[in-house]
Amino acid sequence: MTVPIDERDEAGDPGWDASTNRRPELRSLPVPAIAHAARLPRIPEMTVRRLSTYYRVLRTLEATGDAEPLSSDRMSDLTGFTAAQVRRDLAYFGNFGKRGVGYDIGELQESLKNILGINHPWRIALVGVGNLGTALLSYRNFTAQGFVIAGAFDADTTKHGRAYGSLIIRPMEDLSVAVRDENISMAIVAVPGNEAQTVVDVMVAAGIKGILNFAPVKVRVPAGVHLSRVDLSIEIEYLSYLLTNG
Amino acid sequence: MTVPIDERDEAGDPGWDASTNRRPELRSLPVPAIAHAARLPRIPEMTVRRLSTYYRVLRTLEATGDAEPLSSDRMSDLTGFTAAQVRRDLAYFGNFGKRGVGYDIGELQESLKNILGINHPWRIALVGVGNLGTALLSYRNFTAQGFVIAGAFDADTTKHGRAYGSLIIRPMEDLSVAVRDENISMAIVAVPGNEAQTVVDVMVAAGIKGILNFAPVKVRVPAGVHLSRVDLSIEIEYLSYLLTNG
DNA sequence: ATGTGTGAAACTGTTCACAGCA
DNA sequence: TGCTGTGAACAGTTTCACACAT
Repeated sequence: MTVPIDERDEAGDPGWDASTNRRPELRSLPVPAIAHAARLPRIPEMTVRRLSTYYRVLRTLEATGDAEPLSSDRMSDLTGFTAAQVRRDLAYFGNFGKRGVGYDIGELQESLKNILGINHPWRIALVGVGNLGTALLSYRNFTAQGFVIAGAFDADTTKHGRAYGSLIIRPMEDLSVAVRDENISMAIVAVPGNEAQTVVDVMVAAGIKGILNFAPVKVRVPAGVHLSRVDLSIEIEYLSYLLTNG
Repeated sequence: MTVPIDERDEAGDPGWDASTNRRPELRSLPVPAIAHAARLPRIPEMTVRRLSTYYRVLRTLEATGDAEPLSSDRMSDLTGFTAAQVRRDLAYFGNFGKRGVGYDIGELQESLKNILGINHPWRIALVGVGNLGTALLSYRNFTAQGFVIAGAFDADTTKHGRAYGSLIIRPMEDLSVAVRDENISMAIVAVPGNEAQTVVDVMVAAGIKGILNFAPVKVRVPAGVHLSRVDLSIEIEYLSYLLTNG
Protein backbone atom coordinates (compact mmCIF):
# COMPACT_ATOMS: atom_id res chain seq x y z
CA MET A 1 0.00 0.00 0.00
CA THR A 2 1.29 3.37 -0.88
CA VAL A 3 0.70 6.11 1.58
CA PRO A 4 0.78 9.41 -0.23
CA ILE A 5 1.12 11.49 2.90
CA ASP A 6 2.34 10.58 6.31
CA GLU A 7 0.44 10.47 9.54
CA ARG A 8 1.38 13.86 10.76
CA ASP A 9 -1.90 15.51 9.93
CA GLU A 10 -4.06 15.80 6.90
CA ALA A 11 -1.19 17.53 5.12
CA GLY A 12 2.48 16.55 5.29
CA ASP A 13 5.14 16.07 7.95
CA PRO A 14 8.62 17.30 8.70
CA GLY A 15 9.92 15.55 11.75
CA TRP A 16 12.52 17.48 12.57
CA ASP A 17 12.52 18.35 11.31
CA ALA A 18 13.68 19.96 12.74
CA SER A 19 13.50 19.77 11.24
CA THR A 20 13.10 18.62 11.85
CA ASN A 21 13.36 20.67 9.79
CA ARG A 22 13.57 19.12 7.59
CA ARG A 23 12.85 18.91 7.39
CA PRO A 24 10.20 17.86 5.98
CA GLU A 25 8.32 16.44 3.15
CA LEU A 26 7.70 19.98 2.12
CA ARG A 27 4.09 20.72 1.60
CA SER A 28 2.03 23.81 1.32
CA LEU A 29 -0.62 25.01 3.64
CA PRO A 30 -4.00 26.57 3.21
CA VAL A 31 -3.97 30.32 3.33
CA PRO A 32 -4.41 31.63 6.86
CA ALA A 33 -7.52 33.42 7.93
CA ILE A 34 -5.85 36.64 8.91
CA ALA A 35 -7.00 40.15 8.46
CA HIS A 36 -4.27 41.52 6.21
CA ALA A 37 -4.33 39.35 3.23
CA ALA A 38 -7.11 38.80 0.80
CA ARG A 39 -4.43 36.62 -0.81
CA LEU A 40 -5.02 33.05 -1.66
CA PRO A 41 -1.61 31.53 -2.33
CA ARG A 42 -0.61 28.43 -0.48
CA ILE A 43 1.97 29.23 2.16
CA PRO A 44 5.10 27.06 2.20
CA GLU A 45 5.68 25.40 5.51
CA MET A 46 9.23 26.69 5.64
CA THR A 47 7.97 30.21 5.23
CA VAL A 48 5.90 29.86 8.37
CA ARG A 49 8.81 28.42 10.29
CA ARG A 50 11.02 31.32 9.24
CA LEU A 51 8.34 33.70 10.47
CA SER A 52 9.09 32.54 14.00
CA THR A 53 12.69 33.56 13.56
CA TYR A 54 11.77 36.94 12.13
CA TYR A 55 9.50 37.50 15.07
CA ARG A 56 12.17 36.67 17.58
CA VAL A 57 14.65 38.97 15.88
CA LEU A 58 12.13 41.78 15.96
CA ARG A 59 11.55 41.27 19.67
CA THR A 60 15.26 41.46 20.29
CA LEU A 61 15.64 44.58 18.18
CA GLU A 62 12.78 46.29 19.94
CA ALA A 63 14.19 45.36 23.33
CA THR A 64 17.54 46.87 22.42
CA GLY A 65 15.83 49.94 21.01
CA ASP A 66 17.52 49.35 17.71
CA ALA A 67 17.29 51.60 14.69
CA GLU A 68 14.14 51.84 12.60
CA PRO A 69 13.31 50.90 9.99
CA LEU A 70 14.46 47.39 9.22
CA SER A 71 15.41 46.42 5.68
CA SER A 72 15.25 42.92 4.26
CA ASP A 73 19.02 43.13 3.92
CA ARG A 74 19.40 43.80 7.62
CA MET A 75 17.01 40.98 8.42
CA SER A 76 19.08 38.77 6.17
CA ASP A 77 22.16 39.56 8.22
CA LEU A 78 20.34 38.85 11.44
CA THR A 79 18.78 35.56 10.44
CA GLY A 80 20.99 34.08 7.77
CA PHE A 81 18.10 33.77 5.31
CA THR A 82 18.47 35.66 2.05
CA ALA A 83 16.97 39.10 1.65
CA ALA A 84 14.84 37.84 -1.23
CA GLN A 85 13.51 35.10 1.01
CA VAL A 86 12.64 37.60 3.69
CA ARG A 87 10.71 39.78 1.27
CA ARG A 88 8.96 36.84 -0.36
CA ASP A 89 8.01 35.31 2.98
CA LEU A 90 6.50 38.51 4.28
CA ALA A 91 4.79 39.35 1.00
CA TYR A 92 2.74 36.16 1.27
CA PHE A 93 0.84 37.80 4.08
CA GLY A 94 0.58 41.41 3.02
CA ASN A 95 2.46 44.55 2.11
CA PHE A 96 4.23 45.25 5.35
CA GLY A 97 7.16 47.21 3.95
CA LYS A 98 7.57 50.69 2.54
CA ARG A 99 9.51 50.86 -0.71
CA GLY A 100 12.77 52.66 -0.37
CA VAL A 101 12.48 52.44 3.39
CA GLY A 102 11.97 49.04 4.92
CA TYR A 103 9.76 47.49 7.57
CA ASP A 104 8.52 49.13 10.75
CA ILE A 105 9.75 46.98 13.60
CA GLY A 106 6.77 47.43 15.87
CA GLU A 107 4.20 47.04 13.12
CA LEU A 108 5.79 43.98 11.61
CA GLN A 109 6.12 42.39 15.01
CA GLU A 110 2.43 42.90 15.64
CA SER A 111 1.52 41.45 12.25
CA LEU A 112 3.67 38.37 12.75
CA LYS A 113 2.13 37.87 16.16
CA ASN A 114 -1.30 37.75 14.59
CA ILE A 115 -0.22 35.53 11.73
CA LEU A 116 1.46 33.04 14.06
CA GLY A 117 -1.49 33.10 16.41
CA ILE A 118 0.61 34.09 19.39
CA ASN A 119 -1.33 37.26 20.14
CA HIS A 120 -2.97 35.35 22.96
CA PRO A 121 -1.55 32.79 25.42
CA TRP A 122 -1.79 29.10 24.58
CA ARG A 123 -2.46 26.68 27.39
CA ILE A 124 -0.63 23.39 27.04
CA ALA A 125 -0.88 19.98 28.67
CA LEU A 126 2.36 18.13 29.20
CA VAL A 127 2.20 14.36 29.36
CA GLY A 128 5.22 12.51 30.68
CA VAL A 129 7.14 14.12 33.50
CA GLY A 130 10.41 12.26 33.14
CA ASN A 131 13.73 13.90 32.43
CA LEU A 132 12.67 15.66 29.28
CA GLY A 133 9.23 16.57 30.60
CA THR A 134 10.72 18.11 33.70
CA ALA A 135 13.09 20.16 31.59
CA LEU A 136 10.20 21.41 29.49
CA LEU A 137 8.27 22.45 32.60
CA SER A 138 10.88 25.07 33.24
CA TYR A 139 11.79 25.92 29.66
CA ARG A 140 11.82 29.68 29.77
CA ASN A 141 11.39 30.33 26.07
CA PHE A 142 7.94 28.79 26.08
CA THR A 143 6.58 31.20 28.63
CA ALA A 144 8.47 34.08 27.08
CA GLN A 145 6.56 33.56 23.86
CA GLY A 146 3.17 33.18 25.51
CA PHE A 147 2.95 29.44 25.89
CA VAL A 148 1.86 28.22 29.30
CA ILE A 149 2.12 24.67 30.50
CA ALA A 150 -1.16 24.52 32.35
CA GLY A 151 -1.22 20.88 33.29
CA ALA A 152 1.25 18.05 33.82
CA PHE A 153 0.19 14.42 33.58
CA ASP A 154 1.87 11.08 34.01
CA ALA A 155 0.80 7.46 34.09
CA ASP A 156 3.20 6.71 36.94
CA THR A 157 1.13 6.77 40.13
CA THR A 158 4.19 7.38 42.28
CA LYS A 159 4.55 10.79 40.66
CA HIS A 160 1.00 11.93 41.23
CA GLY A 161 0.69 14.89 43.55
CA ARG A 162 4.30 15.86 43.19
CA ALA A 163 4.65 19.60 42.62
CA TYR A 164 6.80 21.48 40.14
CA GLY A 165 6.44 25.15 40.83
CA SER A 166 2.72 25.71 40.92
CA LEU A 167 1.98 22.61 38.87
CA ILE A 168 0.90 19.34 40.41
CA ILE A 169 1.35 16.13 38.47
CA ARG A 170 -1.97 14.49 37.81
CA PRO A 171 -3.01 11.04 36.58
CA MET A 172 -3.78 10.53 32.91
CA GLU A 173 -7.42 10.03 33.75
CA ASP A 174 -7.66 13.72 34.65
CA LEU A 175 -6.47 14.90 31.24
CA SER A 176 -9.81 14.95 29.52
CA VAL A 177 -11.54 16.98 32.20
CA ALA A 178 -8.59 19.34 32.47
CA VAL A 179 -8.63 20.02 28.76
CA ARG A 180 -12.31 20.86 28.92
CA ASP A 181 -12.29 22.93 32.10
CA GLU A 182 -8.92 24.63 31.87
CA ASN A 183 -8.97 25.91 28.33
CA ILE A 184 -6.14 23.68 27.14
CA SER A 185 -5.76 23.31 23.39
CA MET A 186 -2.26 21.97 22.80
CA ALA A 187 -0.33 19.09 24.26
CA ILE A 188 3.25 17.89 24.48
CA VAL A 189 4.14 14.20 24.40
CA ALA A 190 7.26 13.47 26.44
CA VAL A 191 6.79 9.77 27.13
CA PRO A 192 8.79 6.77 25.86
CA GLY A 193 8.13 5.68 22.29
CA ASN A 194 6.08 2.64 23.16
CA GLU A 195 3.57 4.73 25.10
CA ALA A 196 3.32 7.58 22.62
CA GLN A 197 0.45 6.33 20.47
CA THR A 198 -1.69 5.54 23.51
CA VAL A 199 -1.06 8.97 24.96
CA VAL A 200 -1.83 10.65 21.66
CA ASP A 201 -5.11 8.74 21.38
CA VAL A 202 -6.12 10.00 24.80
CA MET A 203 -5.21 13.54 23.82
CA VAL A 204 -7.21 13.37 20.63
CA ALA A 205 -10.20 11.93 22.47
CA ALA A 206 -9.93 14.81 24.91
CA GLY A 207 -10.24 17.29 22.08
CA ILE A 208 -6.64 18.42 21.73
CA LYS A 209 -6.03 19.80 18.25
CA GLY A 210 -2.28 20.41 18.26
CA ILE A 211 0.36 18.00 19.53
CA LEU A 212 4.12 18.32 19.82
CA ASN A 213 5.67 14.87 19.93
CA PHE A 214 9.10 14.25 21.41
CA ALA A 215 8.81 10.47 21.30
CA PRO A 216 10.98 8.93 18.58
CA VAL A 217 8.13 7.19 16.81
CA LYS A 218 5.56 8.00 14.17
CA VAL A 219 2.13 8.35 15.69
CA ARG A 220 -1.19 8.60 13.92
CA VAL A 221 -3.74 11.31 14.44
CA PRO A 222 -7.04 11.85 12.66
CA ALA A 223 -7.43 14.60 10.08
CA GLY A 224 -7.94 17.95 11.74
CA VAL A 225 -5.45 17.29 14.50
CA HIS A 226 -2.04 18.82 13.91
CA LEU A 227 1.10 17.04 14.90
CA SER A 228 4.67 18.28 15.00
CA ARG A 229 7.67 16.26 15.94
CA VAL A 230 11.05 16.86 17.48
CA ASP A 231 13.36 13.91 17.14
CA LEU A 232 16.70 14.38 18.82
CA SER A 233 18.12 11.15 17.44
CA ILE A 234 17.51 12.27 13.88
CA GLU A 235 19.30 15.53 14.57
CA ILE A 236 22.35 13.93 16.06
CA GLU A 237 22.49 11.18 13.46
CA TYR A 238 22.35 13.81 10.76
CA LEU A 239 25.40 15.42 12.31
CA SER A 240 27.06 12.03 12.42
CA TYR A 241 26.36 11.67 8.70
CA LEU A 242 27.84 15.07 7.96
CA LEU A 243 30.96 14.35 9.96
CA THR A 244 31.37 10.94 8.39
CA ASN A 245 30.78 12.03 4.81
CA GLY A 246 32.09 15.54 4.97
CA MET B 1 24.20 42.45 1.71
CA THR B 2 22.67 39.28 0.46
CA VAL B 3 23.67 36.11 2.17
CA PRO B 4 23.06 33.22 -0.18
CA ILE B 5 23.36 30.58 2.50
CA ASP B 6 22.96 30.82 6.20
CA GLU B 7 25.52 30.34 8.88
CA ARG B 8 24.86 26.72 9.53
CA ASP B 9 27.86 25.40 7.70
CA GLU B 10 29.40 25.72 4.30
CA ALA B 11 26.28 24.18 2.81
CA GLY B 12 22.73 25.03 3.79
CA ASP B 13 20.66 24.91 6.97
CA PRO B 14 17.37 23.46 8.11
CA GLY B 15 16.87 24.33 11.60
CA TRP B 16 14.43 22.45 12.19
CA ASP B 17 14.33 23.93 12.50
CA ALA B 18 14.57 22.55 12.45
CA SER B 19 14.61 22.66 11.09
CA THR B 20 13.43 23.37 10.99
CA ASN B 21 13.19 22.69 9.36
CA ARG B 22 13.97 21.12 8.95
CA ARG B 23 12.19 22.70 7.43
CA PRO B 24 15.01 23.69 5.97
CA GLU B 25 16.35 25.77 3.27
CA LEU B 26 16.60 22.56 1.40
CA ARG B 27 19.98 22.05 -0.05
CA SER B 28 21.88 19.10 -1.32
CA LEU B 29 24.93 17.58 0.13
CA PRO B 30 28.13 16.21 -1.28
CA VAL B 31 28.05 12.52 -1.89
CA PRO B 32 29.25 10.52 1.10
CA ALA B 33 32.48 8.62 1.04
CA ILE B 34 31.02 5.22 1.68
CA ALA B 35 31.99 1.91 0.29
CA HIS B 36 28.81 0.92 -1.53
CA ALA B 37 28.27 3.66 -3.95
CA ALA B 38 30.45 4.82 -6.73
CA ARG B 39 27.54 7.20 -7.26
CA LEU B 40 28.02 10.88 -7.48
CA PRO B 41 24.58 12.45 -7.11
CA ARG B 42 23.99 15.05 -4.46
CA ILE B 43 22.04 13.61 -1.59
CA PRO B 44 19.03 15.64 -0.44
CA GLU B 45 19.20 16.53 3.21
CA MET B 46 15.72 15.15 3.80
CA THR B 47 16.83 11.82 2.41
CA VAL B 48 19.53 11.57 5.04
CA ARG B 49 17.08 12.49 7.79
CA ARG B 50 14.66 9.81 6.62
CA LEU B 51 17.52 7.30 6.74
CA SER B 52 17.52 7.67 10.53
CA THR B 53 13.89 6.67 10.63
CA TYR B 54 14.44 3.69 8.37
CA TYR B 55 17.27 2.60 10.58
CA ARG B 56 15.16 2.81 13.72
CA VAL B 57 12.36 0.85 12.12
CA LEU B 58 14.81 -1.85 11.09
CA ARG B 59 16.15 -2.09 14.63
CA THR B 60 12.64 -2.52 15.95
CA LEU B 61 11.78 -5.16 13.35
CA GLU B 62 14.92 -7.12 14.09
CA ALA B 63 14.25 -6.95 17.82
CA THR B 64 10.76 -8.33 17.34
CA GLY B 65 12.10 -10.99 14.97
CA ASP B 66 9.77 -9.75 12.29
CA ALA B 67 9.33 -11.33 8.89
CA GLU B 68 11.98 -11.07 6.21
CA PRO B 69 12.27 -9.56 3.74
CA LEU B 70 11.05 -6.01 3.96
CA SER B 71 9.41 -4.36 0.97
CA SER B 72 9.33 -0.62 0.31
CA ASP B 73 5.55 -0.86 0.73
CA ARG B 74 5.94 -2.29 4.20
CA MET B 75 8.49 0.36 5.07
CA SER B 76 6.03 2.94 3.80
CA ASP B 77 3.42 1.65 6.24
CA LEU B 78 5.88 1.72 9.08
CA THR B 79 7.27 5.17 8.48
CA GLY B 80 4.58 7.13 6.70
CA PHE B 81 6.88 8.02 3.82
CA THR B 82 5.82 6.85 0.38
CA ALA B 83 7.16 3.61 -1.03
CA ALA B 84 8.67 5.52 -3.94
CA GLN B 85 10.47 7.76 -1.51
CA VAL B 86 11.86 4.78 0.36
CA ARG B 87 13.18 3.21 -2.82
CA ARG B 88 14.60 6.48 -4.13
CA ASP B 89 16.27 7.30 -0.79
CA LEU B 90 17.97 3.93 -0.53
CA ALA B 91 18.93 3.85 -4.20
CA TYR B 92 21.04 6.97 -3.70
CA PHE B 93 23.47 4.85 -1.77
CA GLY B 94 23.45 1.54 -3.55
CA ASN B 95 21.38 -1.41 -4.70
CA PHE B 96 20.31 -2.83 -1.39
CA GLY B 97 17.13 -4.54 -2.52
CA LYS B 98 16.38 -7.66 -4.52
CA ARG B 99 13.79 -7.21 -7.24
CA GLY B 100 10.66 -9.12 -6.64
CA VAL B 101 11.71 -9.70 -3.04
CA GLY B 102 12.59 -6.64 -0.99
CA TYR B 103 15.32 -5.63 1.40
CA ASP B 104 17.15 -7.85 3.84
CA ILE B 105 16.57 -6.38 7.27
CA GLY B 106 19.94 -7.20 8.74
CA GLU B 107 21.89 -6.20 5.66
CA LEU B 108 20.09 -2.93 5.17
CA GLN B 109 20.50 -2.08 8.82
CA GLU B 110 24.21 -2.62 8.55
CA SER B 111 24.43 -0.46 5.45
CA LEU B 112 22.49 2.38 7.01
CA LYS B 113 24.69 2.21 10.06
CA ASN B 114 27.73 2.73 7.86
CA ILE B 115 26.12 5.48 5.82
CA LEU B 116 24.99 7.38 8.90
CA GLY B 117 28.36 6.91 10.52
CA ILE B 118 26.92 5.26 13.61
CA ASN B 119 28.92 2.07 13.25
CA HIS B 120 31.12 3.40 16.02
CA PRO B 121 30.30 5.36 19.18
CA TRP B 122 30.43 9.16 19.08
CA ARG B 123 31.73 10.96 22.14
CA ILE B 124 29.94 14.22 22.84
CA ALA B 125 30.58 17.23 25.05
CA LEU B 126 27.54 18.86 26.61
CA VAL B 127 27.81 22.52 27.49
CA GLY B 128 25.17 24.00 29.75
CA VAL B 129 23.84 21.80 32.52
CA GLY B 130 20.60 23.61 33.21
CA ASN B 131 17.19 22.06 32.91
CA LEU B 132 17.53 21.02 29.31
CA GLY B 133 21.14 19.96 29.67
CA THR B 134 20.31 17.77 32.65
CA ALA B 135 17.52 16.14 30.71
CA LEU B 136 19.87 15.41 27.84
CA LEU B 137 22.37 13.81 30.19
CA SER B 138 19.90 11.06 30.83
CA TYR B 139 18.26 10.92 27.42
CA ARG B 140 18.17 7.21 26.76
CA ASN B 141 17.81 7.35 23.02
CA PHE B 142 21.22 8.91 22.60
CA THR B 143 23.04 6.07 24.29
CA ALA B 144 20.81 3.51 22.60
CA GLN B 145 22.03 4.72 19.22
CA GLY B 146 25.67 4.84 20.19
CA PHE B 147 26.06 8.45 21.26
CA VAL B 148 27.85 8.97 24.54
CA ILE B 149 27.93 12.19 26.46
CA ALA B 150 31.51 12.03 27.59
CA GLY B 151 31.84 15.42 29.20
CA ALA B 152 29.59 18.03 30.82
CA PHE B 153 30.65 21.65 31.09
CA ASP B 154 29.15 24.79 32.53
CA ALA B 155 30.30 28.35 33.12
CA ASP B 156 28.55 28.44 36.49
CA THR B 157 31.23 27.80 39.11
CA THR B 158 28.68 26.68 41.68
CA LYS B 159 27.92 23.65 39.50
CA HIS B 160 31.50 22.51 39.09
CA GLY B 161 32.21 19.15 40.65
CA ARG B 162 28.59 18.18 40.84
CA ALA B 163 28.06 14.63 39.61
CA TYR B 164 25.40 13.23 37.30
CA GLY B 165 25.83 9.53 37.14
CA SER B 166 29.48 9.04 36.35
CA LEU B 167 29.85 12.52 34.86
CA ILE B 168 31.27 15.42 36.78
CA ILE B 169 30.51 18.94 35.67
CA ARG B 170 33.65 20.77 34.68
CA PRO B 171 34.47 24.41 34.00
CA MET B 172 34.45 25.69 30.43
CA GLU B 173 38.21 26.09 30.58
CA ASP B 174 38.56 22.31 30.65
CA LEU B 175 36.67 21.81 27.40
CA SER B 176 39.58 22.19 25.05
CA VAL B 177 41.78 19.69 26.83
CA ALA B 178 38.91 17.27 27.23
CA VAL B 179 38.17 17.35 23.52
CA ARG B 180 41.78 16.59 22.74
CA ASP B 181 42.37 13.92 25.37
CA GLU B 182 39.01 12.21 25.50
CA ASN B 183 38.30 11.69 21.84
CA ILE B 184 35.32 14.03 21.74
CA SER B 185 34.19 15.16 18.31
CA MET B 186 30.68 16.51 18.75
CA ALA B 187 29.13 18.98 21.14
CA ILE B 188 25.70 20.03 22.33
CA VAL B 189 24.88 23.63 23.17
CA ALA B 190 22.27 23.86 25.93
CA VAL B 191 22.94 27.36 27.22
CA PRO B 192 20.79 30.50 27.03
CA GLY B 193 20.71 32.30 23.71
CA ASN B 194 22.96 35.15 24.74
CA GLU B 195 25.78 32.77 25.64
CA ALA B 196 25.45 30.50 22.65
CA GLN B 197 27.84 32.22 20.25
CA THR B 198 30.57 32.44 22.88
CA VAL B 199 30.20 28.78 23.71
CA VAL B 200 30.24 27.81 20.05
CA ASP B 201 33.41 29.81 19.49
CA VAL B 202 35.09 27.92 22.31
CA MET B 203 33.95 24.62 20.84
CA VAL B 204 35.23 25.50 17.40
CA ALA B 205 38.56 26.59 18.84
CA ALA B 206 38.76 23.27 20.65
CA GLY B 207 38.43 21.43 17.36
CA ILE B 208 34.80 20.30 17.54
CA LYS B 209 33.47 19.64 14.06
CA GLY B 210 29.77 18.95 14.73
CA ILE B 211 27.50 21.01 16.96
CA LEU B 212 23.89 20.53 17.96
CA ASN B 213 22.46 23.85 19.08
CA PHE B 214 19.43 24.07 21.34
CA ALA B 215 19.75 27.81 21.94
CA PRO B 216 17.10 29.81 20.09
CA VAL B 217 19.56 31.94 18.15
CA LYS B 218 21.52 31.74 14.94
CA VAL B 219 25.17 31.16 15.60
CA ARG B 220 28.03 31.35 13.19
CA VAL B 221 30.59 28.65 12.61
CA PRO B 222 33.44 28.57 10.11
CA ALA B 223 33.24 26.41 7.03
CA GLY B 224 34.01 22.81 7.81
CA VAL B 225 32.16 22.84 11.10
CA HIS B 226 28.67 21.38 10.93
CA LEU B 227 25.84 22.86 12.89
CA SER B 228 22.34 21.55 13.46
CA ARG B 229 19.64 23.26 15.40
CA VAL B 230 16.65 22.26 17.45
CA ASP B 231 14.36 25.17 18.17
CA LEU B 232 11.43 24.30 20.37
CA SER B 233 9.86 27.72 20.00
CA ILE B 234 9.68 27.36 16.24
CA GLU B 235 8.00 24.01 16.60
CA ILE B 236 5.36 25.19 19.00
CA GLU B 237 4.74 28.42 17.11
CA TYR B 238 4.25 26.42 13.95
CA LEU B 239 1.55 24.46 15.76
CA SER B 240 0.05 27.72 16.89
CA TYR B 241 -0.04 28.86 13.28
CA LEU B 242 -1.73 25.67 12.17
CA LEU B 243 -4.35 25.88 14.89
CA THR B 244 -4.98 29.54 14.15
CA ASN B 245 -5.16 29.21 10.40
CA GLY B 246 -6.48 25.69 10.10
C1' DA C 1 18.59 56.89 -4.35
C1' DT C 2 16.86 53.20 -1.98
C1' DG C 3 14.48 49.01 -0.89
C1' DT C 4 10.02 46.58 -1.57
C1' DG C 5 7.07 43.35 -4.15
C1' DT C 6 6.88 40.09 -7.73
C1' DG C 7 6.91 37.89 -12.45
C1' DA C 8 9.88 34.58 -14.44
C1' DA C 9 13.75 31.50 -14.33
C1' DA C 10 16.38 28.23 -12.00
C1' DC C 11 16.73 24.77 -8.96
C1' DT C 12 15.57 20.97 -5.88
C1' DG C 13 12.77 17.33 -4.28
C1' DT C 14 8.76 14.11 -4.95
C1' DT C 15 5.73 11.20 -7.58
C1' DC C 16 4.58 8.46 -11.48
C1' DA C 17 4.93 4.59 -14.13
C1' DC C 18 7.31 1.02 -16.02
C1' DA C 19 11.46 -1.70 -17.65
C1' DG C 20 13.96 -5.26 -15.83
C1' DC C 21 15.58 -8.63 -12.68
C1' DA C 22 14.73 -12.46 -9.18
C1' DT D 1 4.47 -12.72 -10.49
C1' DG D 2 6.42 -9.23 -7.36
C1' DC D 3 9.10 -5.58 -6.19
C1' DT D 4 13.22 -2.81 -7.07
C1' DG D 5 15.57 0.95 -9.43
C1' DT D 6 15.06 4.88 -12.24
C1' DG D 7 14.01 8.13 -16.33
C1' DA D 8 10.74 11.46 -16.96
C1' DA D 9 6.99 14.36 -15.46
C1' DC D 10 5.56 17.09 -11.89
C1' DA D 11 5.43 20.14 -7.92
C1' DG D 12 7.29 23.24 -4.73
C1' DT D 13 10.86 26.49 -3.29
C1' DT D 14 14.43 29.76 -3.96
C1' DT D 15 16.83 33.12 -6.58
C1' DC D 16 17.16 36.62 -10.00
C1' DA D 17 16.35 40.95 -11.63
C1' DC D 18 13.74 44.85 -12.18
C1' DA D 19 9.46 47.86 -12.22
C1' DC D 20 7.69 50.75 -9.02
C1' DA D 21 6.78 53.35 -4.83
C1' DT D 22 8.75 56.60 -1.54
